Amino acid sequence: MMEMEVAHSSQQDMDLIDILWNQDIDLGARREVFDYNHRQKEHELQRQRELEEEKRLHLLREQEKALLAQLQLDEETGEYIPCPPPSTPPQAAVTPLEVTQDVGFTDENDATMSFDECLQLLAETFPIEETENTSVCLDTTAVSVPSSSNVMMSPEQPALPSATLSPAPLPPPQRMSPDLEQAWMELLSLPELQQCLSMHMDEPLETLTYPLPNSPELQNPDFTFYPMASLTDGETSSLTVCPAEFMNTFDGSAPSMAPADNLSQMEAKASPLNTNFEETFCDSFYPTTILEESSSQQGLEGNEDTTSSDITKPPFTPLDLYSLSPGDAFDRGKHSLTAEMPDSDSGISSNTSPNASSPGKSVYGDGSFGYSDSEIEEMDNNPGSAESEYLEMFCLNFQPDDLQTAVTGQPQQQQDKKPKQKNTDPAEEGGHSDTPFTKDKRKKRSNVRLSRDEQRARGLKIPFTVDMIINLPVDDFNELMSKHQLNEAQLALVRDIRRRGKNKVAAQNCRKRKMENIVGLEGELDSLKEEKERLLDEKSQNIKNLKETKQQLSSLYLEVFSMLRDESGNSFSPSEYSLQQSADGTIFLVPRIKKTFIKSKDNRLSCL
DNA sequence: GGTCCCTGTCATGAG
DNA sequence: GCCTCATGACAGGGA
Repeated sequence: MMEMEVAHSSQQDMDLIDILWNQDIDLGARREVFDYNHRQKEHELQRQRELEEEKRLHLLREQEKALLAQLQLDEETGEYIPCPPPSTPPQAAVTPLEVTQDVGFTDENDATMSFDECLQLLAETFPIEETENTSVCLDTTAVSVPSSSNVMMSPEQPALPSATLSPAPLPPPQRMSPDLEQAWMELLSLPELQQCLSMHMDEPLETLTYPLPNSPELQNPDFTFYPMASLTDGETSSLTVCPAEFMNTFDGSAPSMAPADNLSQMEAKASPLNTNFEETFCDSFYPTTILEESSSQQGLEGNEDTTSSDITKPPFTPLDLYSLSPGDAFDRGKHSLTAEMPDSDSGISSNTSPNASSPGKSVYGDGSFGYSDSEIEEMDNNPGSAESEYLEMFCLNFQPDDLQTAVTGQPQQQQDKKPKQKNTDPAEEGGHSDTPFTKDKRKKRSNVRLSRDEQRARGLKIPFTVDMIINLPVDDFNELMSKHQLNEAQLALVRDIRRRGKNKVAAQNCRKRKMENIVGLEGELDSLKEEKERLLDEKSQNIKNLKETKQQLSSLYLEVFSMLRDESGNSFSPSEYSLQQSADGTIFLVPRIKKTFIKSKDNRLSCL
């Protein structure tokens, strides 16, 4: 009946679509999309494809079972050896102790069981009274990962100590029937579950290892029966490792928050598993401190039911991510932050008003948090002074970063990470890590300077980072200033920070250029010296060549002159005659007497 | 303690 | 007139 109605309405829709189609009205999609029959055909085709795929996977599974049935676990080495023909192992022993499903395990059980069915199976397998103290959960710490490879750990993410990774108390050993085991396999292969788990793990589920019910591990009282539970040390090459992204969740990475939502959705579905699921997940995903914080907050609120799902939902809103920044950390753990802050003892006056102690040139003369450098230096020598006051203003400074995000367009967690990075590698802060002539200690010092500006900005509750203040273009900076109602002290400080920051960079560039000029001039000087040497050598060579040419010319002259003869065949005396060349190239033999005569005549005339 | 070097900051001029 | 940049000068701090 309903189908007929649907078909009828679909026919009407198709008529309407045809009308619109004929009128050349853009429907936003192809016409076939609106065709019910077309969609039905596609659906049938898809189902057919799914069935074929399921058959194929089933066949593969059967083949794998047959293969595994021919193998037997060597309990000493943990390897699988061909099963001896005479003794057929029992059904439970057919399945290996630890099967690494490397081939096609992920996709082969797609349509075997629904997610709800698997959850129901879980509920039936592990009643609520048992699971309350059992880590029957999707604890990521129970996901076995090869210990030799930190597949899930990025290089920059050091593995946490194993103590921090310890999962919930292990359950007592239990046996699992082969059917249950098979159901577990199917459950693990569910796309929903895989998506939930693989969202934080690069390691796919198909590499997960899980023991079987009758395995020696299960004889171990410390061994958990749960297939995904972590194995004991040395039992296999697996290591209980919490995914790095989970372990670093508290770093403020927003994407890593996603599983919390997924988990919440899963909790709604898998109510029998909620308790341990949540606890273990929480223990794994969130640091103990955060959980303690969460629980303590609940305690403050009078909510004693710490086993409820509230614990598993740490308030990781973007705003709360920010609360994990050092500013909030100051608020929480003051004792440890004094050592962490590179310049934590500066910019703080214990009991005195800033103005009272510094009548100098502080531009922050509103009496709130104006500190000149000299004041800071004085206060540097007074560690521990007014720490609480500073801590208060420090934590007050942290405001929702939507403002920064709106201006910079950067994700909030990136902004949030900056204060953390300052603790770990302050040299990278400020964007001048590649400044010229920098050494480690110089960097340290420059960062101390930078941190002072940051502290001043925080002291005046300026809702931008120093980096933003310095590096924003003029228009963006002015827009930022106009968006926020800052008082005079704040404006003065912001402009001072910007001026100092830009001037600092300018000075660095200037010095860099100066050094480059010096180096360039030195190189130019060297090249000029080389040029001078080369020219001197060339000059001496030219003089030498000229001398040789003159000698050759004189010898040639004498040779030519000796060949000349007069009418009687006598040679001319070189002392009486000389050869001269006219402009047209004609050679004349000129008597020297005449020349000397003319010369002597000129001398007489000059004497007269 | 003096000296050198590096760096930040200020003042000033130019564009 | 304001802003940015370049640069000389000065001071602080470390080696």
